[in-house]
Amino acid sequence: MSLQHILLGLLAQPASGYDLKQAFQQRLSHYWAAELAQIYPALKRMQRDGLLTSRQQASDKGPRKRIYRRTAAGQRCLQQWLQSGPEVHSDRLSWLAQVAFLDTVPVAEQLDFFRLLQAEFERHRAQLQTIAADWSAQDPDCPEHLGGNDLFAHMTLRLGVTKYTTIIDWCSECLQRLEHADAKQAGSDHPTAS
Amino acid sequence: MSLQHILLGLLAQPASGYDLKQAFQQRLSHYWAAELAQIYPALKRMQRDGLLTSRQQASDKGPRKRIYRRTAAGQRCLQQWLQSGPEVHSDRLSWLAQVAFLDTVPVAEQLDFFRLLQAEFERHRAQLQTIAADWSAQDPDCPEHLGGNDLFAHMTLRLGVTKYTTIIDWCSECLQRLEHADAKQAGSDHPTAS
DNA sequence: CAGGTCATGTAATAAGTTACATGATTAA
DNA sequence: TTAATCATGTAACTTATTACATGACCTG
Repeated sequence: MSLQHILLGLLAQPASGYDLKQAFQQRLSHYWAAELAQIYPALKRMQRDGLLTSRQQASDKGPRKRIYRRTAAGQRCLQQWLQSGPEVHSDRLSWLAQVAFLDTVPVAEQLDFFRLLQAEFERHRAQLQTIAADWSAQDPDCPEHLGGNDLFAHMTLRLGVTKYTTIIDWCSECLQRLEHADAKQAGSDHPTAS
Repeated sequence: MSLQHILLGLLAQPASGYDLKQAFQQRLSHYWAAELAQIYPALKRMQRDGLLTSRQQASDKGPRKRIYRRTAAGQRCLQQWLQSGPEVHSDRLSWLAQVAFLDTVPVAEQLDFFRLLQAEFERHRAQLQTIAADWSAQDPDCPEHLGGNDLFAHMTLRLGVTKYTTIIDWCSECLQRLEHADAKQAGSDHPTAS
C-alpha cells in the first residue's frame, strides 16, 4: 500500500487532506494519482495507527482545516519504505495492450490510433517542460547545485520528459512502419500500370 | 475495465482460462498482469454478457479444460475498444514516488536505491532482449516484412527495450549527480590539507 | 505413492473510482 | 445572490491480490 507511504512523504510539511490532494496534482501527477475520497479515509486510518496526529485550524480562506503531521512512528515508517529498496510492480498500460491487438482493425484506424497516442504524450511532455521552464527561469543555473528535495524533484521531472520523448519517438517509428507496410500492400494489390 | 478487452484480444484463438494466464505471462507481462483468480470470474461474466461462448474439452495433459471463444458481440466489443482511441490512465510508479522522497534518507542509501533500481530494470530489459533474440534467430530479416499481429507484437517489444534503456540511463545519470553532490558536500566538510 | 504441473474455482481482503452529501467563504 | 473555490466526508461499486480448496493426470 504505497498511498500511505506517499502521504507520509508529502507530510514533510504539515498539511490537510485537501492540501495533499493538490500536492499530488502538482508534484506527482505524472506517476501517481489519488482522489480525496481515498485520501481522507487513509489519513484517518493512519492517525488511528499512530503514524499521524491532527488538529483543527482556521484557514486563511474557507472553513477550518484538519492539519495532519507525522509522528516519530510515521517518520520511521517512511524511512523503512525507502530503505526496503525500490518497489517495482508491473505496469498496467492499457494503451500498450491496445497496440498488441491493433491488427484486428483497418490500417486507417491503426494510423489514427498512433497519431492520437503521440498527441496525448506530446501534451504530457509539454506540461512537464512548462514546469521545467518555470523552474530554470526562477533559478538560472538550475540543474547544477540543486540540493535536498529539489534534486530528487528534478530527477523525477527529467525522467518524465525523457520517457515521454521515448514514447513519442516510438510512435513516429510505428507510423512509419505502418505507412511502409501499407504502401507495399497497396503495391501488390494494385500494381502500377507498367 | 481493460481486462475484459484484453481477454477478448487474446481470444483470437479459442483458449481456456489457464491458457490465457500463460498468454499474459508470455505476451503482456511487461505491461499487464492478471491472476487466475481474476481471469476465471471475468470469463464467466463475459459469457453471461454474451461476449463469449464456452465448451468443455479434454486436454492432452491433465483434466478437461473449458475452452472459450469470442462471439460476434465479443468481436464488436474489442473493435470498439480499439476504435475509441488510446486509453491513457496515469501510471502508478511507486518507485518513482520513492525517488521523490529520497532526500529523507542518508546518501549511502540513496546510492543503494538507484543501484538496485538499475539492476532491476536491467533484468527486465534482458528478458525482453532474450525474446527479441529468439525472434530474430527464427526469422533472420525480422524487423522488416513483419505482417499481421507480429508487427504489433514487435512494436510493443521494441518500446519495452527502449523504455527500460531510458530508465537505466537515467539511473546512471542520477548516480553521477549524487556522487558529484556528495563529493562537493564532503569537500566543504573536510577541506583538503592544502 | 509422492511431487509437479494442469486445471478450475471461491472467499476474504485491499485498493481505487464515482457519485453523493454537506457546508463555509469569497469574489463577481 | 450566485457561482467558484475551499473543505471534509460517506456509500456504493469496481478492480485486483492473496489465500484457500479441490481434484485430475503424469513422472520418477
